[in-house]
Amino acid sequence: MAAGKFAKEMNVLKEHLGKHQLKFTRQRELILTAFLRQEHITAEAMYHQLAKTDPHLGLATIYRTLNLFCDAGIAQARHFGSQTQYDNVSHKGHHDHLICTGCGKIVEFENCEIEKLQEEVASRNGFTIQTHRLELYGLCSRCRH
Amino acid sequence: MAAGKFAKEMNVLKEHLGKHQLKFTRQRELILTAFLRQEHITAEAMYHQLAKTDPHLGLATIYRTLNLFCDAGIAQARHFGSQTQYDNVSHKGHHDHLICTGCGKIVEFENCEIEKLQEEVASRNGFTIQTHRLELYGLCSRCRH
DNA sequence: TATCTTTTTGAGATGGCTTATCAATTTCAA
DNA sequence: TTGAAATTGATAAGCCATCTCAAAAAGATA
Repeated sequence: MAAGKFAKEMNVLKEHLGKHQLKFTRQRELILTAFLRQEHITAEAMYHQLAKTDPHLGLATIYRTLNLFCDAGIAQARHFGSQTQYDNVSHKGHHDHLICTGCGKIVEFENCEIEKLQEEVASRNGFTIQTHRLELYGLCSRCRH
Repeated sequence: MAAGKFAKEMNVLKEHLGKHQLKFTRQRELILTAFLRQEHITAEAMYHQLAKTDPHLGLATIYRTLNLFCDAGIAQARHFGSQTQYDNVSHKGHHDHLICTGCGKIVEFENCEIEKLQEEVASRNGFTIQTHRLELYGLCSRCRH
């Protein structure tokens, strides 16, 4: 049962759709299934990937749907270079990125201590954190040479 | 002596220019002086600001020059919304941002402990950090109500 | 100072990514 | 099944940033 694999996320999406008077469509189901197989992907890349099996899926629909996933908390948009990367954040807690400026390689990590310090900084300034973004840019071991 | 106020940064720029066979021009001086009065600004905003006194300063020149400042370590580019914000980092160490998702207010902060932990994470993954970006999104005390 | 090479500038064209438009189609509640 | 409301696909449009190139400026040299 291929669809069952992502049943949980599918429900997250349906719940979000229900709350906002949006509809569950073939395209949204299709794009979600494909998206969940990725760690992160651009709209363009997803367009080409899906074009192999569904040639008539429009690029605009991909963009709209990925943005919808962001609203639903399934994806998270992140600028890298000139493009927007949509990160899959459904199957794990919040994570941050190590990004190689040489080859674009991305390593994900999580660090509770850092998050704790962030909370401190925020409350010291009267802020309540909703989300955060931490990106470390540098060279990976391969690109350093 | 108005120009003397930013003498130090002007020297940083000149040093960078010298190292890269670039020239010191009226425009670069002008843009630097204006830029140093800001915490952060977009190329477009700077264009309009400077247009009041120098109507013939081209937008392309602003972009080129702000990117030059980034190379020289005087500025730092940061995507916010659909535009690029150029942060003034000349008069202080690296700083990060607390951003209110309600009103857009930005509070800058610095935290050595966090930076130290970042270094650890990076070296653990074989990375050499060149720069980083930490943005905490949330509600400021005013917007929380 | 005059000369000459190299870099920079300005204006507009160009390019790349993302969103807007809108008629045709699909969803889904009644 | 029907009808109101949302969605889709194709493409146009928008926006931000960079590129192009002839004219101007910088700065080294004589």
